[in-house]
Amino acid sequence: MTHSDHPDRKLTKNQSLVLNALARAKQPLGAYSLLDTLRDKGLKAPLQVYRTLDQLAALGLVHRLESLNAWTICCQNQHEGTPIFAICNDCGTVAEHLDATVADTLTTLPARSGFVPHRSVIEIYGQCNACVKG
Amino acid sequence: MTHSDHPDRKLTKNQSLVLNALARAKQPLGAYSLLDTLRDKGLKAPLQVYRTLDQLAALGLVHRLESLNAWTICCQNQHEGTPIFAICNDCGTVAEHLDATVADTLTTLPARSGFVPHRSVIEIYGQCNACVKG
DNA sequence: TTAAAAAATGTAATAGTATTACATAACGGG
DNA sequence: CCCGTTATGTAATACTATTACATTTTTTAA
Repeated sequence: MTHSDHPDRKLTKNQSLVLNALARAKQPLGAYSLLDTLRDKGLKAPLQVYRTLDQLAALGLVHRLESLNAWTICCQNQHEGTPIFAICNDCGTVAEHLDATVADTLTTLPARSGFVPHRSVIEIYGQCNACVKG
Repeated sequence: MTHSDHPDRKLTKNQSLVLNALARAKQPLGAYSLLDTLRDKGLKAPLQVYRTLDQLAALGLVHRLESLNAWTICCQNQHEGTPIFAICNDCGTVAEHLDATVADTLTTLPARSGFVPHRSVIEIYGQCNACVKG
């Protein structure tokens, strides 16, 4: 089931607009980029976009890429665990990977000092397969 | 050998100012926060701070915390490998961890798709030991 | 040594990102 | 239906970062 198959059943108008814009995008989009894209659909102010993105993130439908100040659609609706993002320096595409053990292993290091993890940001920059070959 | 023992031998005035400000700070500082702190030492414009931070980062003396838009002093001068930052939600302190294997394991996931990693951002939020007990 | 080239720094202006404050509208339980 | 709550709209502002260009310093080589 892809996002476009899922007709955003219970989403508000703003949520559908933003989610679909992200679904169409080949790369993560910033809030102001989304705003520009959606101005002719009725969005007028940054806060409309920021609120909507926060709502979609809470629903597990989008992720924020912290090191890019940008947002991307989730690879699947709702999932457990910390996503690992691979971001291509050349073409800007983002691949989302899920692997509970790998993500958990990370937290063992600070855990030795008594640190209790709640949320992890894992963003890897490099070259995607297509661009390596290209 | 700590940073303050090391009298910033070959550093410029701006570099010493910024590095020392970060060394004194208990938490990461933003560029504008550094600017405010250092105005009476002669710094006047954001770019002076941003350039200096970039230089110090290139020297391996400071790190940027991508998800915080802030900077912290490196736990040691120059080191190999990807640092893993543990950031306390309560007190804001940051602990830097180094472990080549753990950081490398991360990249195996995207590597399966042919992704070639260059740089990783790993930032873990949670509660530090002191705040858990507190 | 000194003049031209290159690198670093200073300053101002502007671009890009995110939040606060408050008004208005929609919703839901008594 | 009324009131409290929650969501949404709009404007203003705060925070973060870069571009553009002038000036100074350093380096290099004649």
